[in-house]
Amino acid sequence: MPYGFIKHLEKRGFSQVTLIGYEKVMGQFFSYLAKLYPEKKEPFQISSKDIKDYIRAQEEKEKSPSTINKELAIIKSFFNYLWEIDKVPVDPAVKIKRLKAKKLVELNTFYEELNSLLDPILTHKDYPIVRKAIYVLALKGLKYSDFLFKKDNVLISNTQDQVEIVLENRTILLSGQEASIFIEFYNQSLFNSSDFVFTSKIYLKRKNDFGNLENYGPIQLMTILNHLKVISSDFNLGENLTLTIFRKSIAYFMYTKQRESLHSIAYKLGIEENTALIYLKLITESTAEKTY
DNA sequence: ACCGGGGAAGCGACCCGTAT
DNA sequence: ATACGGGTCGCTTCCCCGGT
Repeated sequence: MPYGFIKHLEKRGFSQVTLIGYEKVMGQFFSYLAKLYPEKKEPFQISSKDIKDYIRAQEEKEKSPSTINKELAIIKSFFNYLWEIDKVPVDPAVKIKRLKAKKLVELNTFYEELNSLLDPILTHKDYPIVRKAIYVLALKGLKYSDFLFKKDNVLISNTQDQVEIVLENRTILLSGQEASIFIEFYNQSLFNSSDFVFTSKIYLKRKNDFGNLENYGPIQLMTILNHLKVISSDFNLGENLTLTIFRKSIAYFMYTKQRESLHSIAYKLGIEENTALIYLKLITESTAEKTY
């Protein structure tokens, strides 16, 4: 990449992977400009409009806002660098704003909606049991790190109709259909060698890591998100069904419909009151504003 | 036609610094 | 003090290619 940009980043201790990413994005950006302007543009000839157009072009390619924002961040740091070394008199990128993240789903009724799907999902013929178990727990507001509980942390009642899962800072209770789905999954998990109940295949491509490769490790976030993605597309829930959305809708539901105190919401979600407050704040803002 | 490998693209969470 | 946004990371999925 020109002007020693990559070298500069290298000195700042960015990892190889990151550098490659930067190079790729800048390459993309410049080849976009090259198509627009047959003769090569010097950096100081690149205008804010060029950058905005580039962003728009990426939007048309249907990249998600977060990807585009990431690219914008890279472009910004490139021009910031050029500005610092006096290669450009003005930084054309500095004023350009990030895209707003896509509007969240209608949160005010979202928990009820998610909850009403529980039954169809749990009785779904084609869904693997792990997907059902994930949904059950997501609906309880587990965050990613909560999913990493071990087999020892699961207590099943003698009558096999109640389950307690002991998490770091709270305990989850399951009963009825939820419990029986979970127990089924749990029993199945006993066959894998890992301590974890939820597992993912470990990626084999790990440099300098010979031997000692276990096949299964703690479940990866993306594994969870993928299952949620399938569900969300099958049930038309809009694209991003993340654990955070579950948690936010739960918080919102408890706050508005059940009139629960901040304290008890925080307790039930296993977070600090501050954080719970932020959840609710974000919600009220995002329902108020129409982004995008 | 079908696979498996390997690289590229896409993505979201997390962490942390900076602005307000 | 808090919100915001940039930077980094690790993973999945997509896509292409070469071998069967």
